[in-house]
Amino acid sequence: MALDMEPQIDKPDRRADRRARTAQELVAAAQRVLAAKGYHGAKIADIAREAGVGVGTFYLYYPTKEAVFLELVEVAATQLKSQMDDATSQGNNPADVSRRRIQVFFHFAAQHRDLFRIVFGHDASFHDVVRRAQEMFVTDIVDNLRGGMEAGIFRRGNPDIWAQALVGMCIQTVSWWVEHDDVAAEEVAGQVAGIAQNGMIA
Amino acid sequence: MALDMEPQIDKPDRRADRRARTAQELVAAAQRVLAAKGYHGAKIADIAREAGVGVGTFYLYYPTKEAVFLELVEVAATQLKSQMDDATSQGNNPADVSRRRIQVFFHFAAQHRDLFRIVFGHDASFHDVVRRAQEMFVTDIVDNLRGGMEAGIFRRGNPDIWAQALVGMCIQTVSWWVEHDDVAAEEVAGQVAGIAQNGMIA
Amino acid sequence: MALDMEPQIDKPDRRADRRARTAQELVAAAQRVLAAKGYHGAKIADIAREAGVGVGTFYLYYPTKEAVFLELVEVAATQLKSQMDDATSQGNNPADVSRRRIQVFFHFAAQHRDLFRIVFGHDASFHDVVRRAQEMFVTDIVDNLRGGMEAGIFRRGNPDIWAQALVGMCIQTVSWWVEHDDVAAEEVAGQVAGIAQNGMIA
Amino acid sequence: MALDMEPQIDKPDRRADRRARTAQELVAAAQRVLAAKGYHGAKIADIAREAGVGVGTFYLYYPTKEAVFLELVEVAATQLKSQMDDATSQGNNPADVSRRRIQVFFHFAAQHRDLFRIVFGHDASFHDVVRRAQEMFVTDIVDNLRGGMEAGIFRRGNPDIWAQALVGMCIQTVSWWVEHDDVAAEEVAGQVAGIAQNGMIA
DNA sequence: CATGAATGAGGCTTCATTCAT
DNA sequence: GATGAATGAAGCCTCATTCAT
Repeated sequence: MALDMEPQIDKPDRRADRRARTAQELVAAAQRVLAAKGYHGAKIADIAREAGVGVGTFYLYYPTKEAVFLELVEVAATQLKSQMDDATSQGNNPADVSRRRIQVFFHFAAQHRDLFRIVFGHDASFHDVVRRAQEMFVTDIVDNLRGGMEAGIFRRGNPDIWAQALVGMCIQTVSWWVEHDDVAAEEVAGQVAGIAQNGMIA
Repeated sequence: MALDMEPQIDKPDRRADRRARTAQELVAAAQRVLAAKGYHGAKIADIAREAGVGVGTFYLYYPTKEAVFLELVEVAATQLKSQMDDATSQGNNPADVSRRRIQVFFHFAAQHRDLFRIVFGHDASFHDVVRRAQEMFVTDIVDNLRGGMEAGIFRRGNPDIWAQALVGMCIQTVSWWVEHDDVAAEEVAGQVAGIAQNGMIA
Repeated sequence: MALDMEPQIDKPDRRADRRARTAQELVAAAQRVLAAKGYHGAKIADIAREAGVGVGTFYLYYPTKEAVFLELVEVAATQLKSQMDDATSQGNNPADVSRRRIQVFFHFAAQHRDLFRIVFGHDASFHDVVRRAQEMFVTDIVDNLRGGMEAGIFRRGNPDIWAQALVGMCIQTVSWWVEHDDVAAEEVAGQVAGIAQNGMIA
Repeated sequence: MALDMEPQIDKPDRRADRRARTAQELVAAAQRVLAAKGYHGAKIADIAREAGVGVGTFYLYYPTKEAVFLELVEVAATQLKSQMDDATSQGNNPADVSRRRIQVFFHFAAQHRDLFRIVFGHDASFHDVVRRAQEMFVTDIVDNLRGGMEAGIFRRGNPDIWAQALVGMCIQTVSWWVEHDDVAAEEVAGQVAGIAQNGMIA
């Protein structure tokens, strides 16, 4: 009986395993290739080769090149957002929140370099989805800024502009850091948080 | 007789004129098209049509598509650099210089939207030249930061990171402003300069 | 013990059963899918899915996509031919035979829509085999026409052309009827037989 | 002056000539290739090669493969319709009209074999446009039939079915004739018209 | 000089067929 | 036997670049 069941239960499992492995190899490959060559420079054939599969196989997992790209952006944005939301809820006051969020941002970047290269790197933000993802963060920042200004913790100013400035600082420094292995992410986070803090505080 | 000589004297001139005019129309067209569609979205045929000339004509003035792009980046970078150098030389101290430079940056962006979009816009920095142009500005900033830190005007910090942060703030806010006509460039410049100033000052 | 023997005696049977059932399901599925989408529109994956089996299984029963198609054409042609031969043998004279054959043709079409669509439908006759199957019927008609002409029952004429005309009438009207459920097959058959009869009779 | 105008007037003319010639070669090539291989068998590369141009050139004249096909069908249908309308207006009574139309049909077929192969040949009617073109003729036939029946010239019957029968006769005999060089189109037309006439007449 | 028709390499995508499990 | 994941040849289409006029 047990022997009889094996082929009926294990087979699907093994297949599922294989599928999962290939899927995994494809995302990973796509991540590496997209990070290295950018959206336009990355060819489906490159990704397939990097994943060690045939071109056709790519299309078993993604309908188009755009689809992988979007998925990666989505994944990155969602994970980052969730971690940053955690940071937000753990902070005691707007200034604290701001600092934590910057730290989380860089921490995440350190752990997901390729993802960051894709979302914030060169040849990335040409796509709507990326811009929309970035806007998501802006909204949260604006909220925090408003709170801080009303509480008198931050100087008065135009929160929309400030938020853009903060996002710009982070994106730019991150995309610089991503190409410079010799600096610790924490160092960059600290420096950026420092400027932000001092720049905003009342 | 005098009339007969005209074509022999004037023709070269007229030709030179026409050449110059066509050249002018091509850069202008390239500027508009590249700004609007980005490098990958801009087709040579688009540029030629926009300039009111044939495709072949384009190649009389530029050897490749990349060439126009590079020239425009060069032009933009040179002009901006020159204006910012003026600002630098007119400033009295690093803090003052920093503020002026930010203002010049926004002024330039306001005056040359298309050029700015090409160099700092989405789908821009995928190219080495653009990045190198951006680095040029970073270098100048780093110099200024070092001076300010040594003079005790700025807090101590990593000038490379700070420079990236400043550049990021400016690019992002300008990119945002470019799409929001309802805010004055000066207002944005002021807000950004404010954060920068406070963020860096000792 | 007897129970132990069962699997050794029955298994082959059961396997044969299962094989037969799968085979049956595949032809049926192929028939439906090919009829619905035509040869080019029908994908092997479609047929397998419709049959409730894996793609690989398809290839256990047919060496190629063409093979199923050919088999179905063959099946259809054979069945139809056999029915029409019956009609032929039951007729008393060429005119009678002609009428009966037309009725059989419509009857068959009504009973085997999918098969009919495959052999006579749009996107069908692109294949040699289909054409050859169609020619088979033409040959029989030609024979009948010749007989009728010689017997003075039909007017004199070119039997090859007449046969094509008859076949064309039938195929076209059946194809039309297949999409118009509101008319009885017998009605159509009668009308067509009427024109044919009057058109050929001496 | 005249010399000055030459380059400005003749050049465009020469270009237009060239364009027209290439266009002509492309339609002709498409016609031949589509007629010979059918829609699915015809590859863009085949057509381009047959026309003696590069693949890209094809796309200067047609956006897709479907487009040439449609144009050819359209052209064929329009011309044929116009000629058949002429025949209709010249006929004295429904029976006469019917005969003339059949003759025009075959005459046209004789002059445009490839066009007919494309529209009425194997692997053709899979496309909506072809079917719609065929329906256009059916409508005209139905009108004529109704007239003839009411005038007592034709037997009473279902005009829709009769029309399909007539169309089927013509299409089938034509697509048979198209592959048989040894029979004169007039001969086929005569035979078909004969059956039709006798088949319908009161 | 100017032109725009022509080119073809290169990228994306599909799907019949194979094959390891 | 059955399965479905994997394959890659083949076809469509784009567009930077060339070149005859």
